[in-house]
Amino acid sequence: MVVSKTDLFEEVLQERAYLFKALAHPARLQILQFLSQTKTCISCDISEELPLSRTTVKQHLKELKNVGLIKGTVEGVKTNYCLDYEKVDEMKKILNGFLQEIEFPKDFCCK
Amino acid sequence: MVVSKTDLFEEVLQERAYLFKALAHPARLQILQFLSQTKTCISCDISEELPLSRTTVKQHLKELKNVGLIKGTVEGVKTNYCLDYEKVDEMKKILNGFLQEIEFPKDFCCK
DNA sequence: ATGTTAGGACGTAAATATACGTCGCATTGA
DNA sequence: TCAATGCGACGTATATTTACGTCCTAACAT
Repeated sequence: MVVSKTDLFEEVLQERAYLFKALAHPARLQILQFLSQTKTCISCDISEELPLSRTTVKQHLKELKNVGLIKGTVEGVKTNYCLDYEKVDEMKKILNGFLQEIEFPKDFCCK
Repeated sequence: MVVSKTDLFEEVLQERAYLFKALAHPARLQILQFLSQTKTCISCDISEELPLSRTTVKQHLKELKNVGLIKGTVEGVKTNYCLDYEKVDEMKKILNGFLQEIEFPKDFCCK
């Protein structure tokens, strides 16, 4: 890449791209789905749900934590993961913002 | 990566991840935004709008074309790009599907 | 006290993405 | 006819992501 040029773009675009990147792997989507379905905190036996090794799953968890979509609270020997309500809400706003901007009229040109 | 494991996941997750991946770069988001704003077909002078070289922009255009979000129609010496209405609509459905699934109740556990 | 278990930190190999330059072909205008 | 212009195809260097293994430490149970 020689040098990343991502910071030459508008803030909004960067923010969205960053979010999309976090969502750009089925493992991470499944983790989010799982946490949302169980509606409880879950320790890292999530790895048993995914067709990936423990280490790899942990890496994906870390990435989700970095963007803030999930948080992990240490409870003795285990770490419980759950969705971060605030951030998930923010994500929805960002996605909806994107969806609205891409809106275009029915009588769109291109043939 | 040794070998990609993405196809070991549910189809829906794969489809979503694939879409998110396409949206995971500010350049591609700006292209979509631009095409949506101008509401016309645009030849490849899009590159003048972005802080990237012609070649790189073309690569991003190609990726967007691969997922089907835009289409390019050759018109003599130029290629006109525009949003693919159908696919954009499909994208919205996919994104909304994701947003709905990640829904969770106000009385969510985690402290 | 000691084994077990969960998770963090670190390292590594391979795949993929990003960014760019160059070359060649086809169409258009002079 | 011929130069110029636009774009596709190809190649390449570096960055990042993906996937995994190993080692170490802390807490819990026996």
